[in-house]
Amino acid sequence: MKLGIDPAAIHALAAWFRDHGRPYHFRRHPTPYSVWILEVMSQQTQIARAEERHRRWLERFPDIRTLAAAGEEEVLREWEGLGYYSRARNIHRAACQVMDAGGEMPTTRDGLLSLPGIGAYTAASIASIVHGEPVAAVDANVRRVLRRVFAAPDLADGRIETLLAGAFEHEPAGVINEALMELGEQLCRKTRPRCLECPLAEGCLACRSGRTELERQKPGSGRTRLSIAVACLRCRGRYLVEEAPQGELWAGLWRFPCRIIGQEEDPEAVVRQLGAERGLRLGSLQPLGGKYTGGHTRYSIHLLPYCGSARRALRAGGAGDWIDPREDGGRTFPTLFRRLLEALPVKDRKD
DNA sequence: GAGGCGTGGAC
DNA sequence: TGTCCAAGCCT
Repeated sequence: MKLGIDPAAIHALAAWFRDHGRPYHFRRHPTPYSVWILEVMSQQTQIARAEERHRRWLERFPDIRTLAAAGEEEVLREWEGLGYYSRARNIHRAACQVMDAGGEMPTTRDGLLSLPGIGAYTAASIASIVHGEPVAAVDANVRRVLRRVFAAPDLADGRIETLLAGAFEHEPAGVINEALMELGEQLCRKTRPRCLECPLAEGCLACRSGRTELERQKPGSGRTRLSIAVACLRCRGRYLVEEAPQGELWAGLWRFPCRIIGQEEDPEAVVRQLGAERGLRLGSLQPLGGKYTGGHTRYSIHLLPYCGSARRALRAGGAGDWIDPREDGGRTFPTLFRRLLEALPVKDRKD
């Protein structure tokens, strides 16, 4: 029970972080803007992946002004592949909000909390790392580490914040916050923690009792299997794409006409139906080669794409656009559909 | 407060 | 060719 109080453990943690912290490029020149983007990118996303994209993002949108001046479409497109797209929409909204308020980001945790997409963790992280505010950034790593140290599987975030407040008198909050996160990633992992190398092992109740498996997993977190028939319909070398409506998977992103189908349904027939509903006459359809499977938040998805030529039998009334697969017009596609788009035949044949 | 939101890495 | 889950947030 000394972590929040024992200065020696705090110093050991900080020392471990100085020696073993990874040399991520984002740690080189932390600015309010770059830390903000990094923290949002890393929400529910492994840090190594966020780091790659963070670099690219800063080249595209080097500051808040540039970001706010861009359209949401551009911002979403830069985010493509990272998932949880509301994060990108919120980043853009927040940038506009900051510019409207004079162009300076809030510097305190409470101020940061007023921005969309910035919650308890992200606000504390930015405030502590950039501005030295002594507040705890409690993420899944910090939670796991502290719960183990105190052998308290139900230790609440509020309690964790209080415990860490004591630590911030001995080492900077930004250092402790990052150190705990990295400790959780490198040593205090969910399975097979490496206690022998851990700077907190001496005072860790879980380690001392040999009971490190404190995690309780939620039941019923399995994914539902979903098969989706996809219509890749070509007309004069262009393919029909549509924006997914609210309430459907990938809402607000672009995709081919598609429909979730049951086990016994014939995907080809569904594709014909999709075409007919849009006033299209279809030629022969061919299944597109390759496997298009992937995950969604709560689904395991299998795309069944059919490719074919189409003619507009009626006047086009659909909400979709016909696009050249090589020029998507800056539209954002879910990863699975992006892969489809890239696999499409581009040759300009009769249709 | 539970459920929804994407994707790829680690076993 | 499966399961679990990341530097969470919003409604």
